[in-house]
Amino acid sequence: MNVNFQQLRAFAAVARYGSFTRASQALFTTQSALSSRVAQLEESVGARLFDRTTRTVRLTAVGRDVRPAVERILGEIDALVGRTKDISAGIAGRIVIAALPSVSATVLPQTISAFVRKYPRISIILRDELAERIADMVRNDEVDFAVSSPIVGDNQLDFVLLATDHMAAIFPKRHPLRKAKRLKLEQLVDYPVILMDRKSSVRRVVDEALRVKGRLPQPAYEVAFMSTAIGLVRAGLGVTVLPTASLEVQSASDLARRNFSDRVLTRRIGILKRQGGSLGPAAQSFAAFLVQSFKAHAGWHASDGR
Amino acid sequence: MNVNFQQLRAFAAVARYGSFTRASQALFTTQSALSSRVAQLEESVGARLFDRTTRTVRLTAVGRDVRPAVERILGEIDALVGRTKDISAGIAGRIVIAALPSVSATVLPQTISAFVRKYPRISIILRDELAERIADMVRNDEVDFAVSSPIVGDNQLDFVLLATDHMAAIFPKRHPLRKAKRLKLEQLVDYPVILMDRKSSVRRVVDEALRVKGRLPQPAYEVAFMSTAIGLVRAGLGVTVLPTASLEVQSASDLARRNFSDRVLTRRIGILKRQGGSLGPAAQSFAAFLVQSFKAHAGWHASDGR
DNA sequence: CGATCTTACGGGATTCGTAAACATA
DNA sequence: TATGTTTACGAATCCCGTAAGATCG
Repeated sequence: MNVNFQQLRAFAAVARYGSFTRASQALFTTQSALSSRVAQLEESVGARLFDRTTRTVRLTAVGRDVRPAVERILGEIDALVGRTKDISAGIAGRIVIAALPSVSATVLPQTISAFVRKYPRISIILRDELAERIADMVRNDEVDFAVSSPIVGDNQLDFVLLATDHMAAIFPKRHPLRKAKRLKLEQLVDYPVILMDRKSSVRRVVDEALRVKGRLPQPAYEVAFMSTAIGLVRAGLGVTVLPTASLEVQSASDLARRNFSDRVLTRRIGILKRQGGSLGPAAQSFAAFLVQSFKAHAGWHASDGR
Repeated sequence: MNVNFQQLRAFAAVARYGSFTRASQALFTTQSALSSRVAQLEESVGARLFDRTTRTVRLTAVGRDVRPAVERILGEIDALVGRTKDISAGIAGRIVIAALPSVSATVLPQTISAFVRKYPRISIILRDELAERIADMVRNDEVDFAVSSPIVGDNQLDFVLLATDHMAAIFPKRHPLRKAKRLKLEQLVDYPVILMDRKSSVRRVVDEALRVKGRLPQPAYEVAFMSTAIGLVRAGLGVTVLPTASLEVQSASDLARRNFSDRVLTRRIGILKRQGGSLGPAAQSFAAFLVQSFKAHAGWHASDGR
């Protein structure tokens, strides 16, 4: 036979009250029910748990040994259903999200900080990765959702736009390009170009724009971190294309920056999740926070939903 | 509604196999049974635990959050019944015993050491106390049993004789008493007498003997530890009466010792337990060990059973 | 003899399993 | 269309509660 909760509760109550009758009152049941529940439990574990006469009920040695474990299990069950209800209510839980480095460094820290202040029993794990890996993580359910760019042509994934981020050419202040007010991408081909890693969202946007234009120059350098690209520019080794909202660009005041006239050269940032995979309550709350954060955050061009 | 184990097992199995059908095979039940068990559990906790289409079953965020707790509870249940069976079989458990200081210092250490070598999963807690407090502990079920002297006239307690221990007079080697081969208790009255605390078993034996003789001298000193009594004797402050099996007496080779001719002056040592309180399997094994130990131990006059 | 646990037994609720309905890749 | 989940429903089971029986103080 199979031990069940009622049996454990019966055992715990009888042990606590030292009497079947009193325990049955506390449990709002009859004492005969308790009698058989305890008997069943004793049968299951193959040992007598109480020494009982008509007048007195006391734990056997085995019963005494087992009691702490039983009490702990009952406590954990209560904690479990309590916690589950809290999770459903969105006041407890654990969220795992992935985000692009540029987002992880700008909006997210403040969002997380405000969020955990409001929901101290929700823990958040942030994984900053490049766009390609992020897509994998979302597909494999390694994260609840991601903050990233949309993956074109992948209808396994849902995307909700939160903000757009314009690309800009970054070059030394004395560079010939400084004369233009606004640039076209083609104008860069005459100079050595520093581009981001092919796995990055920035590179995807640039490659897409180049494909449209039909011109596909080899980059002079290909780097993983924006700070590296900026370092190379500073050293006079070329021109790079980076999103203006990134912390790296914002803080590179010693370099010149020109926006592009092309509309293609904007990176779309939003919530990326598996299609059909419903967000948990905690994740939903966090997503709502994110929307507000993008609106409040200078440097990002917020977009409301759609 | 009340959550039960079947539901938790169903949840865990479906989560592990990612399929109701495969889980039902593993659990030797039908998949419709699992379906309703999971549905009930979801009802109980008020949250959907799986996102399921006909083709795929995967945990929701809530389900993912609760899974570890559920797995842990199931593990603990298994551990509980496993452990309980071990306890019934006498290969695991916890024994609490009380013993007189003289026993705690002589036979018990070796007994315990041999016992835990044979039963490493049984833990033993030894409490050394004086006879009076020991009786209380046994009565109040604070210990599984005790190794002590019998309490006369208390039929709440069961006593099984293990050994007898003869009392001896202890005095400096140059003391007048050295001339006698064997003593009678009366011979001590002429000297200052050092007796043990009234709560001790030694004192009870002496008092009982004195009561029979009808002579009740005031002790010159009354001490709690045998080593103190021996110290006082060494200092020439009087004569004392101690059990010969005690470590203190054995090692006091600089003092003289004379046995008494009175049979009353023997202390009976044995297992003391609540009447009706059955010993657990572990405690029974230990008691069996004790019997052997007393036989093997030099200094104690073993007795087999009753 | 009274308080309290156990046992017996009938009725009610729960749960199971078969089979049909339903949904998705 | 095929696989896999849900739903429906009759049947078996389990469990509770009443009441009688047993036992200890």
